[in-house]
Amino acid sequence: MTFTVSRGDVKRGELARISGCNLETIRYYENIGLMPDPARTDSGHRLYSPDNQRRLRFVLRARELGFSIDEIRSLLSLVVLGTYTCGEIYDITQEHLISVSDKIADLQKLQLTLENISKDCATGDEPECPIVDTLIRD
Amino acid sequence: MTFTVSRGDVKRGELARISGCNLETIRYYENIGLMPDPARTDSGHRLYSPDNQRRLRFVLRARELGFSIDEIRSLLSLVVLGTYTCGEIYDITQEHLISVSDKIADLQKLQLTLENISKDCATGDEPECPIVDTLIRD
DNA sequence: ATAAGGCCTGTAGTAACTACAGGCTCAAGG
DNA sequence: CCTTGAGCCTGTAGTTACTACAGGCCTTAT
Repeated sequence: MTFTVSRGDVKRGELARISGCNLETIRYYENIGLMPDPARTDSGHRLYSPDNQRRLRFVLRARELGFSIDEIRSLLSLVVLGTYTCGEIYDITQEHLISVSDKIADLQKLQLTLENISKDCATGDEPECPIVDTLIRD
Repeated sequence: MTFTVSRGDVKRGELARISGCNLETIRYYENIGLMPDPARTDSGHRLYSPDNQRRLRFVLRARELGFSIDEIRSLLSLVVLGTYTCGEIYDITQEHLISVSDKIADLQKLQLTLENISKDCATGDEPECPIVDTLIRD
């Protein structure tokens, strides 16, 4: 044994199980640098320390909050270095919040349009259709 | 000349210009079967008939309304065959409307959560941050 | 000893485009 | 007539954030 398997280290499958993350996603996060290259057993199996496990939880929670991979990269580098201030984190969050609000506004406009073009629909067998008219008109 | 260039036929660049569609997107729609293989000049340049031009407009409008490519495939096949009834079109639209509404609901939940976790932020230089706490806590 | 499951790698697929590279063709000016 | 630049052709790769294989070791239990 070159590496010591400490109590609390887990393999990839176990990490997937306890975190709820897809098995392959963990390797994906490693490839793109969101997760560090983990320690390995002699035969090459990945070993995740409790620190790694916390880091994955951080990433997964940030994803649940809709942060992009790049935003999470920023958050992580601030947090891991310990150099962050609340103001910096807040700024990233507010920018994200704005993009969420923008998306909501866009979708609400869409929703309204769809409701409008379909409200005059005959739901029967007529080949006249205001939706098709909207899509076809010059 | 094997093909007659009718008045009203346009090449890809012109179609892109008048429709507002990206040049490459037109070829993409051809590859995936949303647009038919167009006529060609002897040297291979695509020629879009007025019919093709209308079809592209239909596709672009449906995309603006957020319909997926697959949904547009369904709409197109109904409309092109002329066999559609208003009820069928309405059903596709309502399903789409539901998915838009679902997305809005999801984003609104997200919005609320983000507002909640950031409302206690000190915007100054403190390294204490409720957002980071949320992401880090066990 | 062997079989089942877990882990390894690299690669391809998803949605809907967008952007090249490298090479013809076409139209206008000299 | 020739050239030059724009426009068109093809195939392929990149984008986002994963997910799902295939083919092959490793581990664990019976």
